[in-house]
Amino acid sequence: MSLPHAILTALLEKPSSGLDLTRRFDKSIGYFWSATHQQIYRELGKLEAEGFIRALPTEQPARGQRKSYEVLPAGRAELQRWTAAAQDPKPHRDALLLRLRAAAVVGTAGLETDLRRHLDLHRRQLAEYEEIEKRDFPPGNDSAQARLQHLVLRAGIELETFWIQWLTEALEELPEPAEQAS
Amino acid sequence: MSLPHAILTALLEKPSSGLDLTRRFDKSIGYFWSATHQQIYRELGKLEAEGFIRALPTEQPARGQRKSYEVLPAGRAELQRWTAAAQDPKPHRDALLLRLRAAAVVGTAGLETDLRRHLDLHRRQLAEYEEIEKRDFPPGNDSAQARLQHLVLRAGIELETFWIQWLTEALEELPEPAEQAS
DNA sequence: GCTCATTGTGCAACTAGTTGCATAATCCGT
DNA sequence: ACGGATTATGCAACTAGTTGCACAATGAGC
Repeated sequence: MSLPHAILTALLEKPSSGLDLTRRFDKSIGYFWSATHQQIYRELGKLEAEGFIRALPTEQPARGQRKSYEVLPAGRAELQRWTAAAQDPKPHRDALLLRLRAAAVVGTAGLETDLRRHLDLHRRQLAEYEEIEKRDFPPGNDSAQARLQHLVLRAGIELETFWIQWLTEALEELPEPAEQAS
Repeated sequence: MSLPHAILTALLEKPSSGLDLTRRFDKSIGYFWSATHQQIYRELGKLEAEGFIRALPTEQPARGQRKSYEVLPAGRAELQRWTAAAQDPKPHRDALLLRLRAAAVVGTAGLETDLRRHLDLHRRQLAEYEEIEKRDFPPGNDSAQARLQHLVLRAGIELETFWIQWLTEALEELPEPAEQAS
């Protein structure tokens, strides 16, 4: 149950419309909590109904009309509560590791191409993170807020670094063109 | 759509009943693809209907009666197909990173306890993985199958190591008892 | 002024995963 | 032999997330 809180966080950082949020999810919060625009619109409706946010009273609220939201005090309180509450880590699900495990049984034929593709995707993601780091966290900025945000970004950087290294190892492990392990 | 393939993999490693599978998911495959017993029973039904597995013909198939399944050739073929098929990485969702990001906005009050708890959980998981590594992958076993399985286990070990290190850093970053960052 | 691509909001239907409970068989102590 | 814990299977209802589509408003080209 984290999507509403992801949205509250984003809205506190900056009041936004549904589409703004969708865009920001694609390039920031979405790195560790992705959401589609439909999820976001639905959730905005719920959050408004619960009194956690409200639409900024601008013009006509017709279809195809931007509607911006801001967080109300109750919303901030809820986010604070959620942040401090104990939460069990969700069980992980990683299809790639599962595939390697399956490959140990049915053979690695055909795997290499996709592993290389994943390696490439992770390299791009890492580059993107490093770009953000250079841009948003130059040395010397040490407000509490910046330090926490930087910490989160570094988690992303280190995870990508891990995957790149692991995939490289995995590719070395793969046998020549064809082999069957069963 | 990976659960059926996780089950096929597990059944290829060893034909099992629903409960056997549930147990094995808890201590092996489930480390990177968790599933509850209900998911497993439902999926076993589907896989049987699709002709990928069949119940081992033993005794009465009544309720409360063990029923074991084995993989049929079609099931193995399907697993092979899936293993080789290209798959996009699913977007990650990590509630803990999200919380840290929220904490950057609403303050870190109350976070420390739960971070310590997570740190502890990751330490235990790492210990468990290392135990398995010592037991199942002693130096010198170099069959293709063992090397791949070991590779997967090492991913688990390195990920836990990462989280332990990152959480340690995060805890250092937290200010004394109370502070507000908004 | 009209048409067409783009922007922005949203509904509906679906898939995957979770939670809570029901029920049958078996095993174990008495 | 009976009663309660444990083992084993499963249904039903729910929550979260995804996919596909509909439709209004806006702006740009002609």
